Amino acid sequence: MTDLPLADLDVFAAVAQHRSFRAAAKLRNVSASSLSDSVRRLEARLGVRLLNRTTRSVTPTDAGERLLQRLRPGLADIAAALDGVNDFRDRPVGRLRLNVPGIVARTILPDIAARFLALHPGITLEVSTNDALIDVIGEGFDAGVRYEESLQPDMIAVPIGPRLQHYVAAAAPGYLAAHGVPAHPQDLLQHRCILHRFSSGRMLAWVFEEKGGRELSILPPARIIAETSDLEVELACRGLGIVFSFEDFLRPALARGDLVSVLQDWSPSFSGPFLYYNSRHHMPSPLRAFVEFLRAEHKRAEAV
Amino acid sequence: MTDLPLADLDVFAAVAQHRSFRAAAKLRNVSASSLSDSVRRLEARLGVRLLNRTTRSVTPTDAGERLLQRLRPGLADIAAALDGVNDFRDRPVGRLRLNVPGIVARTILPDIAARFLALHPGITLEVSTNDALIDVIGEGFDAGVRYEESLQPDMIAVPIGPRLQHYVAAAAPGYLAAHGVPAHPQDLLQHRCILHRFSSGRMLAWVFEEKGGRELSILPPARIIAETSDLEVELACRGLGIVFSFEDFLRPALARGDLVSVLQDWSPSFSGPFLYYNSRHHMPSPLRAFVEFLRAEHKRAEAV
DNA sequence: ACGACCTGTTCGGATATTCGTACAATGACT
DNA sequence: AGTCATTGTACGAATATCCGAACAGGTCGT
Repeated sequence: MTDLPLADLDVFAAVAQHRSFRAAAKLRNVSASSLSDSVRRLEARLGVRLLNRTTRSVTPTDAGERLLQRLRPGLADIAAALDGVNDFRDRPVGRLRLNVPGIVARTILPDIAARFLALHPGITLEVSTNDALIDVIGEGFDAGVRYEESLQPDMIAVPIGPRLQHYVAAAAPGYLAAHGVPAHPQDLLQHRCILHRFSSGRMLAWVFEEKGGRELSILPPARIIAETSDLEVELACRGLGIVFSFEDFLRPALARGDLVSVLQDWSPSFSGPFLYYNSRHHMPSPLRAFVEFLRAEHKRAEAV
Repeated sequence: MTDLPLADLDVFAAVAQHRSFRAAAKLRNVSASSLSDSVRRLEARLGVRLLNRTTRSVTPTDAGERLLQRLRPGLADIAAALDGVNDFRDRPVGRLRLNVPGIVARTILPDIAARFLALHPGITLEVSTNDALIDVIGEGFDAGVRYEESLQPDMIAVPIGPRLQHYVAAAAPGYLAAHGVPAHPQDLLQHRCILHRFSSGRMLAWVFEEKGGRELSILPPARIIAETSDLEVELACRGLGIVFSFEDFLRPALARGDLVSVLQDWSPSFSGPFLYYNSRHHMPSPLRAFVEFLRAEHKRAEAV
């Protein structure tokens, strides 16, 4: 019962789960060599090899796999027990690890995060931006923010931020003076457009919406294809073409007059993002506080 | 999920359970100051006091008690998972912690332990001698050896050592020459006897048994009262009186001729000791191996 | 087939943890 | 009430752990 090499076991579980020393090291902000030492120490103590590792792959041995499976629930229990201490405090303390799309991190999250953190001084927010990742929990995050309605079971979705967001097409005044102002989405086919490619490789479709409700999807000729929205906006401001992005994201440029929105009557709207978390896992206090905060915000917004 | 202060949590659980820093330190062979540091570190990290401690008592706070309760199953799971690695080895490796009466440690255990350890080179045997303790599991032992049939629930008893043991009364030849040889237990009342007091304070009664089966309990006049059997034997060898103890324990002195047994026809017998362990706990591999070993020994002895 | 990148590991120096001793405080015994 | 053994803690020394850079080896792309 006594003298458990708990720290090393925890390290082993992390490495085995991520199948990588360096990835596990990055996630817990320690060096890879430390993890290497820990695993070696543990294997020496047990007298059994737990991980078959080459420089390009880390695979648990049979013993390692079995140990990992049996270890995981215990570690999860302990994490939950540790978090339970928060019940004895007025305000929860701990870390909240979110994985959000880059665009959300720049538009709707700053405001929400600022108010949430002001309310909970003890909570540390750790935001990773990743547009592609789906298995948010498996990567060690408490929750993720996504736009699509997830189909994964046991996932709970909580609205976060505005429930209605808009795409806006916009261009620099100089560009419009030179190339004319499009009056109909079809006109875009004659324009120079700045397209966005997701990290998954998929292209963002330019979807427009008539006042009546009819949708119109267009893939305009690409002048530029980029993956980072900042670059797209910057190029648009310099008059290189029409950009199509979140209204929230373009707002500063529009306010400054660097960009002018076009096709306002066709401005498409879409539902806002959701915070997703797994209902089967223990809910850490910081996450619980965040969800409560979002629910209160949502309720307040609906009441208006 | 990550960055659990597992080592400190383990320390906290040990200290909280034993309600003593020094006791917990002794049991895991580390210094008390180290445990003090660990608990302070954990409390600082959590921002919550877990143990109320004066120099004479250690009591969990509400938060500490709750944390302890929630922590224990996880730690037990991990210990079990760790032990599970033994399944991937031909011979189990680990530590077996036994708590046995002092007399057993000197008579029947040496032979058993020697053969068992020869069979399992990877096992470390840690024997504590304690005649009074009952809650063997709570103190961190894997199993205990006791003579009395335990009434505790969930305890499994396995015969260990000879199933029939004998008490023997004996004295030095010189003493018998001077004071005569008792022919009947009643004669002991006229002799000088060396009595044994258990650490509980109870005196060992001299129980005799007629060939027919009739029992006769006598509390002879005390010349000497001792708590350590070695002292009693030594004094008897020097002719100070009649000693009454385990035949196994007196055998060397009898063989040397330093002592001569008396009242052989009244020699009382009693059932041998049992190994007790808790059926509700996970059974560590070393304990499992030991029980199997004892069962095999028992079967072999019965077959003869 | 070869090169280039990325991986896990090694090694000496830096850091945090642990130890042993000394001390103040507590509570049981007389 | 006084005494005293025993407990938890503080502090400098010893130790183990951790880090960062260099190394060796595998894998993928060309």
